Amino acid sequence: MTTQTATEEQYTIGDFAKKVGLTAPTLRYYETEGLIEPHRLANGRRYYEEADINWVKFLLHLKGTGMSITELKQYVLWRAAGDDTIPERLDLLKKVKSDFLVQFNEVQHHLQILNDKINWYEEKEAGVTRDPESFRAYLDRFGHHE
Amino acid sequence: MTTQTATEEQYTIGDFAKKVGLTAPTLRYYETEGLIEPHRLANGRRYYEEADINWVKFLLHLKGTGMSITELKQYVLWRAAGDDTIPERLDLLKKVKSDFLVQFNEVQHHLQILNDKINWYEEKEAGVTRDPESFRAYLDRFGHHE
DNA sequence: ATATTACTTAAAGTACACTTTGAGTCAACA
DNA sequence: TGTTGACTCAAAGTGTACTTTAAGTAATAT
Repeated sequence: MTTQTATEEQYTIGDFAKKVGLTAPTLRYYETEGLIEPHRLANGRRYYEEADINWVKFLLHLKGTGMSITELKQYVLWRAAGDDTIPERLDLLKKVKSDFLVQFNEVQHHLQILNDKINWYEEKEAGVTRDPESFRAYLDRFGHHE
Repeated sequence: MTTQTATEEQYTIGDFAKKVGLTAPTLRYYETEGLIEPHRLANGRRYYEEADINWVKFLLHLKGTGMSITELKQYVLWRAAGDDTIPERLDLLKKVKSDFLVQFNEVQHHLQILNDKINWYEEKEAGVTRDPESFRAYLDRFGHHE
């Protein structure tokens, strides 16, 4: 008795690329890096299944939190090695999260400065070239030196 | 009558680099890109002043919101051209902010997935190797397909 | 006085993550 | 049946943002 879902659809690399928002070359590149392992047709061509979509999307989420290709590769290797490596994987993800949160805070500060500057320009624009302030004077006023 | 603040300190490129958290080569690189313009001593060596610290830090804030060196260069060029270019600068900063906010939302979603995964591993670890789930089965359960 | 360290330049090298090229094979349609 | 488009591979190329090297000059410390 074989368990099989109704949608056992197969995608060519081109169709799959569109599905996950990557290009075919990028998928091949990820494959050489060991992140994906598509199936092959008798003629040697790759095909991808529904489950591969979730896997790639998950990879892209991890990538989006700042994991490098190298880290993703390590993660995949650990996963392939079985449940014994769960602590390692967990440590890696926690480290990624920790680094992410640091970055996240920094980036929020950067946004605040950007917003300040936008507001400053808007105020200045409203003031229509009255009181043309020198850059040095601006710096003195602006001076949020951390 | 010359206006002068008490702290008209001068920094060598090395000291200045430490002050702003960059390396001397990076400062020279930024200079070739037109982002900074230090003063020179009689012997040809660069020196930087207090105000340059604020300027570089501001640049780094903008950079931290996603602005490329090229965009920063454009910004600097517009600034040098005077108040007539304020609208252009404002547009650029608003575009940077808009792009930033899109990225910010995406990245928050990535974090959520990362958190889910960490929780999943922690639960699994608590369950001590009981019910060793296959990867496919995991994917089926995990399947937060956007 | 000499050794170390910091500076100067231009140019080449590096890391990351792809992207493009080239040469060839395979599949689908008029 | 031809020709268009998608696929195969390996290898070279690209863009961004630095980083390193090399060859030389200058300042500081012992």
